[in-house]
Amino acid sequence: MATIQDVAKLARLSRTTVSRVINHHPYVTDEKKRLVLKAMEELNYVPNSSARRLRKQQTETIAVYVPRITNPFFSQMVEVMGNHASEKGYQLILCQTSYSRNKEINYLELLKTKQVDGLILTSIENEWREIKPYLNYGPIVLCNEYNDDADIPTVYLNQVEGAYIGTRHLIEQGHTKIAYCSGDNSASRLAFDRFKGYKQALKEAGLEFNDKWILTNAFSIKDGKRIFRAIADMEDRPTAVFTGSDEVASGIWLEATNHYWSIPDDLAIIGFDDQPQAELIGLTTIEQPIDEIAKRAMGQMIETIENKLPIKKKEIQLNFQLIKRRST
Amino acid sequence: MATIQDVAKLARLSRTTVSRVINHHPYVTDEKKRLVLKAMEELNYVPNSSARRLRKQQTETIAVYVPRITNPFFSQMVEVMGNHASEKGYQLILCQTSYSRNKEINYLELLKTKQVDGLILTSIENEWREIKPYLNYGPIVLCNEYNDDADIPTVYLNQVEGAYIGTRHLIEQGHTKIAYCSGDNSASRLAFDRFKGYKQALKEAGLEFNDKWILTNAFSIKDGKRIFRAIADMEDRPTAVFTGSDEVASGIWLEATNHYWSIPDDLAIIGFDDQPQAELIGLTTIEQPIDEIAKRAMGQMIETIENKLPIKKKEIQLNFQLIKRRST
DNA sequence: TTGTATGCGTTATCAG
DNA sequence: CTGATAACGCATACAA
Repeated sequence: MATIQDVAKLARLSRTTVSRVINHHPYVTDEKKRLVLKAMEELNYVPNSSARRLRKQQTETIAVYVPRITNPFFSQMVEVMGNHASEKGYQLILCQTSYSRNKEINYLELLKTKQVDGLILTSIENEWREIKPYLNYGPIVLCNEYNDDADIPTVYLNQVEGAYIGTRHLIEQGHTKIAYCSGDNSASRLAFDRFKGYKQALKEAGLEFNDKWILTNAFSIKDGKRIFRAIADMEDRPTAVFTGSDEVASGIWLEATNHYWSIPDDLAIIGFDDQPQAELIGLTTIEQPIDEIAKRAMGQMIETIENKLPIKKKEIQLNFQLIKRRST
Repeated sequence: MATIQDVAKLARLSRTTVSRVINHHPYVTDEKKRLVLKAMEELNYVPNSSARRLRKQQTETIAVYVPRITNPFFSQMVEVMGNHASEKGYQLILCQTSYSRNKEINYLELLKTKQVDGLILTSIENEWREIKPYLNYGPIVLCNEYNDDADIPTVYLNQVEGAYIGTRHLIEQGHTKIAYCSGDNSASRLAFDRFKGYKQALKEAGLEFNDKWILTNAFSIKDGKRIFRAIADMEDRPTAVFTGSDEVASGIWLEATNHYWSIPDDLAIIGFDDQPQAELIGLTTIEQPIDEIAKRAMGQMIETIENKLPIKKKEIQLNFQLIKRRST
């Protein structure tokens, strides 16, 4: 591999001049510039990025954390972030935490070892105090997930409102027995707020809150199936169910349909995200403006890196929209 | 940030010894090792990966190319690759080509500039001769897509067979007018072979091949909807359609259902991949062993990097399975 | 406008 | 078993 030295030698110039040409610095004669370019061409030279990283203390790489990329909500987010980063000349490293506290912490080392310029977290598994120390090593931006204690740029949606809108919709359809199902993460403000929105809507309508109708640990289609069976087995069954993701809702819908339940008559279902499959099965759902939050978060990150901005709290809040379909 | 020098000073030892401890080299007294570890701990030291990359000429990073991460087929592949890479201590850089020749070429620079140790391609947009020169800069492995001219490790499925199985299944259900729809990429051996499998099955059954029933440029749910309308508008309609992806099949299914067509009576549909939504809508499909090819490809890549194996042709072929559901 | 010298933080070589 | 020194490839302060 040709180095900058080789180019310099061939062009009969100094490394410095070559470096100036590479980095588009001023004060280089057109004549010499031509010489350098020709030599680079001839040697098929390309700057070594490891050397450049070391020298500039910059990696032009950003890590994005997601629980798992196969969740359409997150893959959509990553698609947008990846394209946006690429446009701005940044690489994107994908970190899948698999809902594991350990894995999340392990990946945080990337920032510490200077493998990336910054981190975007779309979910948080650990308590904020576990994550906070890493701010000493570089910027962190929250996207989707949020946390009061985290004084960092945050692009998010008000999940109290999201859950409220959904639950409210079910109430307006005449339901009084509404189950709630979600993932389960004590460190997640997002999860906490959704639950709050649900309870708020119930309370406002003077409806009963029933512990038995709170179903947790639901992340996937498979979990949704399990939850349907749990509901079907109840003595006192709910007539509608609010879910924290379209995947779980799809699972419930599928198993219900397989058991010849009629949706929404036997059970109304509302999802969350408006993933592609929601349209397929006619699932009512709460749409989140994924493209927008992804873009804003990545923009925020790049701006922070490039202007070496100090990390401080800056909240950008966007809005939900209810997509009404056949499942309610 | 503490450097190896700082640690050495604090421990009253040389950088060399510290480095030995970090890299678990033999020939270090337990006594000194303890001293070094203590100093590292005290300074909260962590090796700088840029420096290490430069010195070792290794990045421990692998780039994975996909057309777009939101396609469940590819996100599934990336999920598995990411986890496998992580286990082995490698990072994964995500490159979305968006079906663009230009973007694919641009990303190839990653290998040239030594930002990654190797490349895994799950699709190819350019002709192989455009890509081949980059082999001078590092290993490339093919996963899913394949190419006769590419003398590199390849993990793939025999797509002639896949399409044949699917088309054959439709024929066995009594269909004689079978449409074919796919993406469109002249550089793709995969696409070519699928089409071949389709024609082979028709020919074997002595069925008519009708140009008008060949629909191209189909990648997404949206494209599927368009294709349904195209089929509905035909004078001489096919009674079944073979598609190259579950997404396209879902689009057709959705639009057909919206137009009150009965599936499979008015139109039988067969998909490809067995994506999660296939189960939801009861789509018959050809399952590809995604986890397996992803794991094998990543394994192959890491083995090549770590043993500095020369790049040569090595084909690993896996098999399909027909998943029969209600859509046929 | 150009060149010289230095350092970014490691690890490998070699001598002791 | 340990340490001094060079080298990885580049960009920048400073001198000319």
